[in-house]
Amino acid sequence: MTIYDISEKAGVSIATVSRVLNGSDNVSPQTRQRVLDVIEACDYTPNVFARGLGLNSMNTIGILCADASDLYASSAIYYIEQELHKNNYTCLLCCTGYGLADKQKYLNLLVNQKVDSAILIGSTFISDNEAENEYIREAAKDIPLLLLNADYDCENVYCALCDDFKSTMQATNFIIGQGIEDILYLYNSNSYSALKKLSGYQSALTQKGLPLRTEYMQHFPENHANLTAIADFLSALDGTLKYDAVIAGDDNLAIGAMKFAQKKGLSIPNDLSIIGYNNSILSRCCEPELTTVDNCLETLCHHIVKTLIGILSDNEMPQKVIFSGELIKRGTTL
Amino acid sequence: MTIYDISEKAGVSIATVSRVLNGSDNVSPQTRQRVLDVIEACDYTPNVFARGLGLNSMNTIGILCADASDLYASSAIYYIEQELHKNNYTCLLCCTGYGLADKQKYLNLLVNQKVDSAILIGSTFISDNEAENEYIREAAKDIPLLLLNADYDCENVYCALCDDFKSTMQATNFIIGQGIEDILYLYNSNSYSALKKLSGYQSALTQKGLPLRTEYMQHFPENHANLTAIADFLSALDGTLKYDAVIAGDDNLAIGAMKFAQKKGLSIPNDLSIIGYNNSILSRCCEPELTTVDNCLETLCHHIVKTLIGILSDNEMPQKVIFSGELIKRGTTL
DNA sequence: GGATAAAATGTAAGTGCTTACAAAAAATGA
DNA sequence: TCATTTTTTGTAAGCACTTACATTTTATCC
Repeated sequence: MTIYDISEKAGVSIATVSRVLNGSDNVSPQTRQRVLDVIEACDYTPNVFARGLGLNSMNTIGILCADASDLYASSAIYYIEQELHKNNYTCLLCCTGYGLADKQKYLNLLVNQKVDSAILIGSTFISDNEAENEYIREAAKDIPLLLLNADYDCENVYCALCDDFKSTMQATNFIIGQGIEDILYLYNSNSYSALKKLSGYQSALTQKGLPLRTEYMQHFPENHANLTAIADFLSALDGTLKYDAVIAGDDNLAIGAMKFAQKKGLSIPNDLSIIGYNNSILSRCCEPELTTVDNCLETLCHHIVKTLIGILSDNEMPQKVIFSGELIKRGTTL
Repeated sequence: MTIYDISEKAGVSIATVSRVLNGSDNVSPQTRQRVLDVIEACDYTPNVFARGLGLNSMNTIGILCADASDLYASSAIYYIEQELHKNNYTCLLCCTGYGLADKQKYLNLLVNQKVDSAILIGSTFISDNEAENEYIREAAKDIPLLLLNADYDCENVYCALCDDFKSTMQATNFIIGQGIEDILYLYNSNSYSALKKLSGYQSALTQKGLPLRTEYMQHFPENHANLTAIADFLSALDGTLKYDAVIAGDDNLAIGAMKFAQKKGLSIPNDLSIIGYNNSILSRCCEPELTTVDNCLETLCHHIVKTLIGILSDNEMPQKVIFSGELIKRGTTL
């Protein structure tokens, strides 16, 4: 069943059928209806490849993430897919892993697959080593790129993010406000957002006149952190460092810290306060439940898709937007 | 840059370039190399739409899940994407939700998008009401369908699953073996696999001569279960029912049960044993850690992609495969 | 009513590949 | 060497659409 069959049955030319299909307004109402009836009756759908060839687009958006099984990424994927679907876009999903070469290959792949645009989930795609961001600049020459929770100044790149600096500062201030001064910051990534968080922690301390001690900023060296490994990491540190609170870059790390505390027999939050980040389901699994930062992921995703649709139709790149997170106080803090 | 440019620069016809591109062996080694050199030098990639139009395929596989943020689905998506990518396939992701109409629309969409095949994650896609499976039969007429963890006998449909019946039976037997006879089974889906699990629970009881009491098989009426809601659900039941163990259809429900027990002041596992299902990250977040069933998801995903590649190349549908799960004993059981 | 403008429709030339078939070149065998 | 087979290459016809431009039809205005 092709456009020729439809045109024949409807007694019009293929151009007219194509016009009806593409919502052109130079078709008389009667003709339009006649064509639509035939299309309906034949259950006809235009061939996507031919359409793609003609329009140089298949209404497809690439979604790039490091790891789709990551809680943050999987939620983002879900929200984004739902919104894109409402707008008649289809999603090509790529899980690049954390290596630069693979990210580059995947993004290239998407460009070659002729996606209309790509959304990059998580700040892992932006490095503080500018040379490593070249692949982004390169791809942005071909299609608009949207960064979810990363900030990068580049032609044809749009950013929507949560103010991780402010949120972490707020979390740190909350702890300081309870008279706690020895606060361990635990993180496991050098991504843009991870460093923003760290710097929020530092600013809070500095503002209150507290010392910045590098040994209180611990970098856990694995991206997808295993809870036991995190607990072991903190155990290994034990003795060398005295602290009364842990602020973590994500809920996973925070729960690893809880594991450590529980093993050591510490009472939470009395002996140790803990704050996570992301307000993921993990934060409600533990006992006591985790105080964490809600980074308004759903809002962010809805916003980014809305913006994307705008970009594709208006061909104009708006200003980046920064949303605010919110500290959710639960059982792991006083 | 098109195939014409390449053919011109290499001094051959477009047919020869196309042959090189598609790995045809009727090209002399010298010509092949010359063409490859030009392709390399020009950084040429064939237009995917034109290619799709010619071959009626874009080497794309649809992945269907109800909810990509679900832990089971997101892990599966990740494993599947990685394997497909290795085989030069691209993934179109669809999150259908739990309604029949949407599942149907999405599957139709994939067929119209001309994916080579589709993988359906989770047994939510198969109903025990046969009429509701019509959309599967219909789609299977167009493309091979692969079901991950669901069993459905239909032309052009392949199934790979974990023996949920056996695993749940094993879990139940484990509890019974500890002298516990009042065991609550908690589930939240009527999918194929959910019912298999339930029936595994029942079989174990029956085999040991224990009574089957319907009030001990509780159906929690939400798909994406909120922990508090689960705990409340069990609280509401309290008093009417006496049990010493909970076996749940997934880790989420199990942790909901833990929340309930903790609120009630029960000691786990002494006052109440709990077993989850899926061996998800949730099972390690809680304290004590959750005894659960590992349903070999990674194995299953690798297997299903390998099979898919086979189906697409040999055009032949193999026998379904059933893997075995494994009970992981942790802190919530004696 | 007829010239003119506007709306509706059709024709045909892309879009960039694949591949059947034809043709040319190279290899083989007597 | 030349006929025959095999290998390599080229030509041209799809594939199923979109759309610029041409043409026809309808509406408008004096």
